Order: sequence, then structure tokens, then C-alpha cells
Amino acid sequence: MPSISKEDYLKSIYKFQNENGDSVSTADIAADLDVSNAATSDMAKKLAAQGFIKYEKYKGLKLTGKGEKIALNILRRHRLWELFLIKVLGLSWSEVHREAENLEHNTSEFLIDKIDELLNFPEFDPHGSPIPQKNGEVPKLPDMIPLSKAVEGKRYQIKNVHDESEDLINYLTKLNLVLNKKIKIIEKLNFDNSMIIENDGENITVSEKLTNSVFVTKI
Amino acid sequence: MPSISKEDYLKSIYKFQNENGDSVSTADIAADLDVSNAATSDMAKKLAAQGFIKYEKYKGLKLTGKGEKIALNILRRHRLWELFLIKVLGLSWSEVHREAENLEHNTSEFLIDKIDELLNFPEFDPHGSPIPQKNGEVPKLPDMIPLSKAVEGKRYQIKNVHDESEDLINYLTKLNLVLNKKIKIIEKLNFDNSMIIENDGENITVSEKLTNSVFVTKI
DNA sequence: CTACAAAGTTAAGCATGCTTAACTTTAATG
DNA sequence: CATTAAAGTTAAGCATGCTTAACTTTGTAG
Repeated sequence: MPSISKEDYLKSIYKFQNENGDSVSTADIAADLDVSNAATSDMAKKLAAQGFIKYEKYKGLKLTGKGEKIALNILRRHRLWELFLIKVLGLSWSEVHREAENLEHNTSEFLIDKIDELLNFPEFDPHGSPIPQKNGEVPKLPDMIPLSKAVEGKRYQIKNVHDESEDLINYLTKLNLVLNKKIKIIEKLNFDNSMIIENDGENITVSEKLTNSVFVTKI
Repeated sequence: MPSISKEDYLKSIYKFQNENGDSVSTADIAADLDVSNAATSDMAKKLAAQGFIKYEKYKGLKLTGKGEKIALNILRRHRLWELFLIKVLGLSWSEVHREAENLEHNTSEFLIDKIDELLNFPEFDPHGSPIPQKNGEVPKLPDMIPLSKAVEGKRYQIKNVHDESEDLINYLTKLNLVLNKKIKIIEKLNFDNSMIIENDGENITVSEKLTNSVFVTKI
């Protein structure tokens, strides 16, 4: 069992990994975990020594199969807890991330499986992100585009919010731009890349930062 | 906020404190937490420096008001989680202690209050132990005696199980000697202090170790 | 009341995980 | 293709929390 710190590093590496299998930079991890680059270099050596990542000096970090398994397991815990806290304890969308962050490292496999069962083996968490299953499989997301790439006049459905910032989530909740919501693009404004969209029959203006974090499918 | 280790020490000191306000010995804490006496001495200094305990060399440890507040808060978390895991997630009596042990240090006040609310502000946990309330008050236990002190021919009700060992709990569950159960003392055997009791209309023999851990009230 | 065992403390050392400061490598720019 | 800024690494040091070994205090039995 890796330590809590190591779990956090593995989770972060997973987060920055893309489909191409490129290595992840030390700086990205360091910024994400709010530690120094030095700490990340240090940890990289340890993770590599234990076979969780492949690591070559100056060449970045890459999860091994073993490392990815751990990362997926943490994500599974995190996302199941988020869903559980919302569904069972009535916490709000914006409250759950922080709580799950604490709980994910301190929950036995046994308990997580119980939660999974109670929730009837869900595939997606409250942000629309896939919940890795007990067997390690990751449910497939639909083909999505960032809202910023959506086309004027067309209708879309919100399928994922790619950001964990509490401020963003609070703001989305306030605008009632929640998961699976259907919206229509009224106008894209070129000068600041903001967008006017129709939601609940009303027109609202949303910033580029928001449209980059919200992913949608065309209806 | 004290660290997880410090929380464990404070919890342990609380556990060994009696009503007389005697100091708790280093060795008791060390044994309870499965660390060396040296580690306990060391920690005692740190806890004292931060005002959580009163500590004089060779004279034992004693919680201050501030330290007791922390200890009660941890107990509150622990016991609420235990009850929650049984009631909501359907875990068994014997499974919850270990899980709660992990969760108690990683749950925000906010989340614990939500759990408290969902459970409708319970006063006792599944072992019959009082759950410290949000305001710091500790619900009063009834006047109990250990089952070992019970009198032949009389009837009693199980009110508390003063032990967290999984083996004991499993055994009690198997015998259906659960909280609030009513039993009758048939016979006390002097040679090994075991006891024959009637439960569910059947006579069973229970050891001294068991009768010392189960607390009852006379009916 | 002394001596001795048990309990407790101190000291040195180790692992983990972080910091800052100094240094090295990489890669982009003119 | 040389220079240089950015990215990454190493080194030294610190805090926490533990260990074992050596030592001190306490309290009890003779």
C-alpha cells in the first residue's frame, strides 16, 4: 500500500496523462499538489523505485500499469464518495469534493464496495466523470466538446464539468447549469470569447473560463 | 488542529481516565496505541507544550479542558460513524470499529453534523457508549454493573459492551447477546468465574472475560 | 531503609515528506 | 549554433513520529 502522499502523486499524474501516453512534467504535478518541484523530483524517484511510474531524469513521469491501477482505485473512491455524499447525506455539488478528498485515502476496499453496492454500481459521478469499476474498467464518456467550441443556434446537453474548483461549481449551481441540462447557444462574442446561452428559457452570459470547463454533447 | 497521531493519544488518554481524575500512565497509553513507552513520553511533552494535557515527568498524563474537548470530538466522530455504517450501509456490529477508526480523523465538522442530523442526533452508539453531542455534553449512561457481578436468579438487560475487540463482538453476535437484550442469570460457577445464563429461552455458558466486558442493568 | 525491579525518560538514529538554495539540463530564440 | 531562460535535480536541513539502548526515578519487598 502506498502512503497517502504517494496516492496523491499517482492520482495527479493520472490526471495530467493524456491519451497519447506522453510523460507528465514535474512542474504540473508540483503545481497541482501545491508542493515544490524538488519534492516532486524526490518523490518521482521513490515511485519509480517501487514500480508505480516510469521515470527518467528530465524526461517526466509516466504511470506503469501498477501505478495506474492505484490511481484508478483512488479515483474510484473519490467519485463514489462524492456521489454518496450527495445522494445519501444531501450535501451539495460544491461541498462534496473537499470531503471526498479526505475520505478517499481512508476508506477500506470493503467499505467502498458497500457504498458502490448501495448506489447500485453507478458509472458516473456528480461531475459526469466516469467511476472506475471494481474490475478496473473505466466507463466510456460520450464524445463531448467544450462548451466554448459549441456552435451558435444549436442545442447541447451538459455532460461533464472538468474542474473541481468550488467557486465554479457554486456558480454553475446558481445558474442552474447542472449535469444533463439542455441548453441552446444564442451567440458567441468574439472580443472576449464569452457566450450567450439559453437555459430554462432565459438568456445568460457566460465567460470563456466557464465554457472551457463545461463539456457538452450535441443534441 | 492536532495531528492524527496527537488525536489518537488524546483519545487514548481519555479512555484510561477515570472519574477520580487520576493521571494516566505512560505504559497504558503505549500499550493501547501499540507504540513504545519512549514514543509516549516524547509525545506527552509535545501535548503538554500545546496545552492539551498536564504532564509532570514520572507522574503520568492528564487531559486539560482543551484536550478533553478534542478527545470528546474524536469519540463523537468515531461513534457517529459506527452507528451510520450500521444503519445506513448495513455493516455488521463487528465490522464498524475498524472502519470508524480510519474515518474519525478525516471527517470535517460539517460532515459529522450532517451524519448526526441524518441519524436524528442519537445518544448512544452500537456498543451502548454515549455519543458526545455537538455542544460537548456526554449523554449519561444508566447505572450499570459488569455481567460478572450479576446475581443468580435475577434478570438483567445488556446496556453496554466495554470492548472493541472484533472477536468478542463476533462471539456476542453469534450468541445473540446484543444491545438491550434481556437475560437471566441461572448459575455462577466459582472455579473459573464462568456463568450460565438464559438467553432466548436457552441456557448458555459464558466465560469470565465475556462477563467482564458486558455491562447490564437490573430489570 | 536499602536494594532492586518496574516504569518512565533521554538520546541517538531512522523514515517520510517537505522546504530553500545551488546547480544542471533542456529547448527555444536570435 | 551559441546563449539563455525555464524546467528539473541535487543537497542540506527541518518537522513529525517512531525505534532501540542506555539511563533515571519510583515504589515496594525484604
